[in-house]
Amino acid sequence: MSDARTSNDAWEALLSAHAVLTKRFGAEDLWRHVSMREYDVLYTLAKCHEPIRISELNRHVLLSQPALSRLVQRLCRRGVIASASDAADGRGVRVSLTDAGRDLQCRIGRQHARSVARAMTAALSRDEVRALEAICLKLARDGAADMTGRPA
Amino acid sequence: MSDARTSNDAWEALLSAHAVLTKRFGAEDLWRHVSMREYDVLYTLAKCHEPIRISELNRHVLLSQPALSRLVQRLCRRGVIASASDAADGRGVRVSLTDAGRDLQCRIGRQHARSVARAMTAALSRDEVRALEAICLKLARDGAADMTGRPA
DNA sequence: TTGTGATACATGCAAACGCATATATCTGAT
DNA sequence: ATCAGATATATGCGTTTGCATGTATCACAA
Repeated sequence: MSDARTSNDAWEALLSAHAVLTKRFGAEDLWRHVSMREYDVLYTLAKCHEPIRISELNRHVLLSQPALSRLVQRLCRRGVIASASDAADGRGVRVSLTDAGRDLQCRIGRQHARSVARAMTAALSRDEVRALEAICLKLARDGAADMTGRPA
Repeated sequence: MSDARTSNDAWEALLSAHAVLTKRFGAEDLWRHVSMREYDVLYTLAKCHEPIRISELNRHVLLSQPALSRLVQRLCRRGVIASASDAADGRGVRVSLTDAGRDLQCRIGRQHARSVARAMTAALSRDEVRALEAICLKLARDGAADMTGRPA
């Protein structure tokens, strides 16, 4: 029964770490041309080696589908991503980085990665960092999978 | 040097876990009268045993100061929180839960806590939950403290 | 006490968000 | 071939957000 208490404390701690670090990173003078949310999309696309569906993108970005849809439109207009209707499924759209977009992602990403590494290593030991990753991956995987179960 | 890579992987995993679980919790039919962000404020206030400054609140909530200021105004109008100018500092405002607000927070909180506990214990062992909490607390503490250092 | 800068919060405004819903396409049953 | 869902994305609209800035109060030096 104290299990529930511990679980909630852990979730609260995760939220707190997320908020504190996000604020810290967001305060950096680095997001003049791309907001953090936009970068999130660019980063996700950078990890894909082929054009990706918007709905798939939406699984990685904490935005409603309409908001993501419009964010994609804006990024297209800026020329950092390209979208084309899916050949295999006329309803769908596939988006990918343009060369300019990949370039932009790399430049921002390099700086941002430095900040992230600095923050993490300043607070945690190597083992703790590894443990954090393993635990969070479990959480993410399981949290997504359970959506198919009963509706909470 | 692979330290940087590990750190970034861990941060990405944390972001992913946050996004997945936040979506999952947000999808629950529970936020009809209070949005998650509003609940975040109510929850933070519930943990305080005296009226709290808006700037202090802002340290716990991932919102800009103006956005939080207006969120507070809305919650006041709904009668779930009360605000009064700080006696000791005329610039400041102190906010606290009303009885109705505390009641609301309790009701929502009970249900939400159940969901959180279910998600955490389904994915993690007791020890992992505890490790997650400890690590995230370190991150949150250190991330906030380092703001006084050089500007990244 | 008066002025100068810092701090706490509020407000104007354009941009972005979420919800509900529209549109287009696909899938499978008849 | 047709039609009833289901799925993928887009759009209308009211609300909320962030940025820049305004207002009020504080702290402290001259």
